Amino acid sequence: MAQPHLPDERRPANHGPKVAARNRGALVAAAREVYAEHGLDAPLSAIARRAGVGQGVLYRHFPDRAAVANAVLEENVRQIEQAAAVVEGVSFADVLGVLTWHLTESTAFVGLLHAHGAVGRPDDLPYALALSERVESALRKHLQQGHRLSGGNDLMLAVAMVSGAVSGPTREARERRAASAWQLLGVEVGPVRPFEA
Amino acid sequence: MAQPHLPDERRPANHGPKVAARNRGALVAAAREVYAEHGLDAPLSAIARRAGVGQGVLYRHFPDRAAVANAVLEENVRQIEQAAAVVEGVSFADVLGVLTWHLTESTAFVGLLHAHGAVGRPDDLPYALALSERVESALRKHLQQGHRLSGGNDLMLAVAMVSGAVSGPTREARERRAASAWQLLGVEVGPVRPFEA
Amino acid sequence: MAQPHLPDERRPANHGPKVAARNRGALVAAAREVYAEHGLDAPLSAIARRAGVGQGVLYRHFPDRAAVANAVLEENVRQIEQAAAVVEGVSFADVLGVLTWHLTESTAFVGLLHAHGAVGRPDDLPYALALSERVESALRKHLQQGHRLSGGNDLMLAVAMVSGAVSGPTREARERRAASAWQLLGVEVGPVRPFEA
Amino acid sequence: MAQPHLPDERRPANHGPKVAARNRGALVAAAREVYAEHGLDAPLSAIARRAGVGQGVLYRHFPDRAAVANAVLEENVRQIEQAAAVVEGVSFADVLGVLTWHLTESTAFVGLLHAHGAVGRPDDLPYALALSERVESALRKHLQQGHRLSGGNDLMLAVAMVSGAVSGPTREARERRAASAWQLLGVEVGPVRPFEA
DNA sequence: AATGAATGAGGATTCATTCAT
DNA sequence: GATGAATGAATCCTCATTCAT
Repeated sequence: MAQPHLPDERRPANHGPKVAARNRGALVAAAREVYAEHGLDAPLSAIARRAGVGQGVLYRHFPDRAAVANAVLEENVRQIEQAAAVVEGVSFADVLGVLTWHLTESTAFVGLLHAHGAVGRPDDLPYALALSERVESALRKHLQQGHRLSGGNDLMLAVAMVSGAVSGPTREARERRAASAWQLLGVEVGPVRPFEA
Repeated sequence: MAQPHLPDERRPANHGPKVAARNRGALVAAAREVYAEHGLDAPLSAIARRAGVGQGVLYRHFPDRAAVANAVLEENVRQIEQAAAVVEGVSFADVLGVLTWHLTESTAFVGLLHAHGAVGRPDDLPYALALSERVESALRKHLQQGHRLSGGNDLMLAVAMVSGAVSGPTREARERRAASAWQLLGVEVGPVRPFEA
Repeated sequence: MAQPHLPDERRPANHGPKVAARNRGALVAAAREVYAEHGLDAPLSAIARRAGVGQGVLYRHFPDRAAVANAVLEENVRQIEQAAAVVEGVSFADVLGVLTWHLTESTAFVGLLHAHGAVGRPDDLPYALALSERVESALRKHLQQGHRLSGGNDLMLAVAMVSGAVSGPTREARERRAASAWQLLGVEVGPVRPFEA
Repeated sequence: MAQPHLPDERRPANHGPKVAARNRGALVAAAREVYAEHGLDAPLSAIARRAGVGQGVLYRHFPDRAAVANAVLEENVRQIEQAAAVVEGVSFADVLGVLTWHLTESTAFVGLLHAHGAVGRPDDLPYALALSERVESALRKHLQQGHRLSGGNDLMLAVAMVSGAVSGPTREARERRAASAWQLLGVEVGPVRPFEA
């Protein structure tokens, strides 16, 4: 059983429920950084520490380690959906650019695209698969008939292929690799950058 | 005289150097299986157990966990090199077929191709990079001038791309994905199978 | 993943497999003491510490906390069985005396007798039930026809009742309580002491 | 004016002192249920949740976990006292029936009777001891001279013994065990049921 | 007077690695 | 050369308790 804490000593301030939302955000941001530096297997305690909160807060917001990763990916996917949601003057290439940006920015995101049938840990697959489908759906909104990737499973296959090519010590290096990969596939990509409203 | 020390207590037999080599092989084979089932983070004890040896034997042959993984990959690479070493009647597509077989067979092998600049764990990179270069070198032996992948870094870029596409619950499923990926790249592949002398 | 330890510092001596049996014994003895002092919910780390071994040793010998408790109880039960196994000059009252000694000595043992259908944690019940039946079986060996407890479930019911009465700060106090309880039941008990061959 | 502070943000209503008493009752009732389901070590948060109040409310009413358990037992004891307070037509056996009902109903109550000198956690003993004495006092009101349990400590010894026998998966099973125990002691018991004014 | 977020110690458990035998 | 027990740090996770709101 957990023992009492600092029975009558100074305890770090409790800033009340108001900060709850801020904390969640800080955790997701911290997770993103920690994942980038140490991979998806990084200790959860490192994420909590980087977010400046106690371990318990992490567990309050996320029931397990998969939930943390999912929250990070969720944010990425949402940006892609938002980019695709813009009606005026947005092309398939533009959405692909946003996708590619996330591919180069977030190492964890790369793993997502393997969701179609990853080997080894089928535990959190369902959720990853759902995210993968949201990405596909967003991309298809702007995919023209007759486009090189319009057939069958070619679209997400190509995305997975590019994700496989994305590696390198810096984001810029990874962006160059991604660009080369798209080029080798003969697919045009718009500017590689995050979605900004 | 010259009797064993503890005539009445069973001591694990020491079969001398003969067995040492056999043990190493068993460890690598066990590691391959365990990696396939539980991923690269599987406990070393599981590998030793599956190989039917004590933990100490594992450490006698491999200084650390990276060395075990490397030994597994080394075997894969060697097969590709052997396939490429055959002079008579072997085409680039054939070597690619052997490479693809390893891609679909050994999940761990997929990770290798990211060695060009993997993010996260730069620890064992040097060795992985060396293996990657051996693969490239083997492939280039049969790469014709003017081939679709003959330019710049296109060869290993393509391999990385296909490796990114390789996922799925069964080897057959992974093989289909790999085939689709090569096709999308417009690259012809020979029969996907291990090298047999 | 567990991190390396004392990479090249002094490590406490590893005395080899020979001590394994000794360690197991030390753990059971330590558990007995710790249970007596802090109850069955005592931290396993306290048991390991008292036994003078690392946490890992405890887990090597016992897969979970129930296994530790079972090992302790097992020893008690065995003594009762041994007392009952003596053929010459051993009466029911004598075996009951040994049982009562364990009841007063080992708090945890008291809990065992509730195994018939304890409330709350039915997890480890099967094993506790088996032990309980071994106790009953041992007692019945010397139970005469027509004895006050020879009917139906009276035997183990009486044992459970006495176990309910056994409480007190010292073993002597508990022994007095047990004696009073047997007397109130009108059952004669032999000398309350452990079984000695 | 005099509107709630945050007209557009839902704040948990503060219904004043009226609810305070209701909350305390809800907490005790919740604790009783939770104890029955998960044992005395159940997390306090589970009790607060089941009571439909925040954790803070629990701590407003009870300084620590022992206080919660005591409040539950207190209610049991009070019912026995009330049963004993009835002058007309109530026999010792009747009061014993009420006591037995609580024994079979509330697992936690069983533990109380060990209060005479429980081993292990002498922390909250004083209070439990006081409760135990109130039970004894209530029973003695109707205990006739010459009754089988009228001597020395026999009364509470017998109660403890029966409490030791009370175990079983359902209340009915426990009631049967209790009845057998009283019978083995040769003590007559009235109807086993809660006290109803 | 109530809420429920936050804290962070403590306990459980796992493994990489060493080493006596 | 092999065995496998031992070590113990590190990580996971749970909860008692406090306190801003």
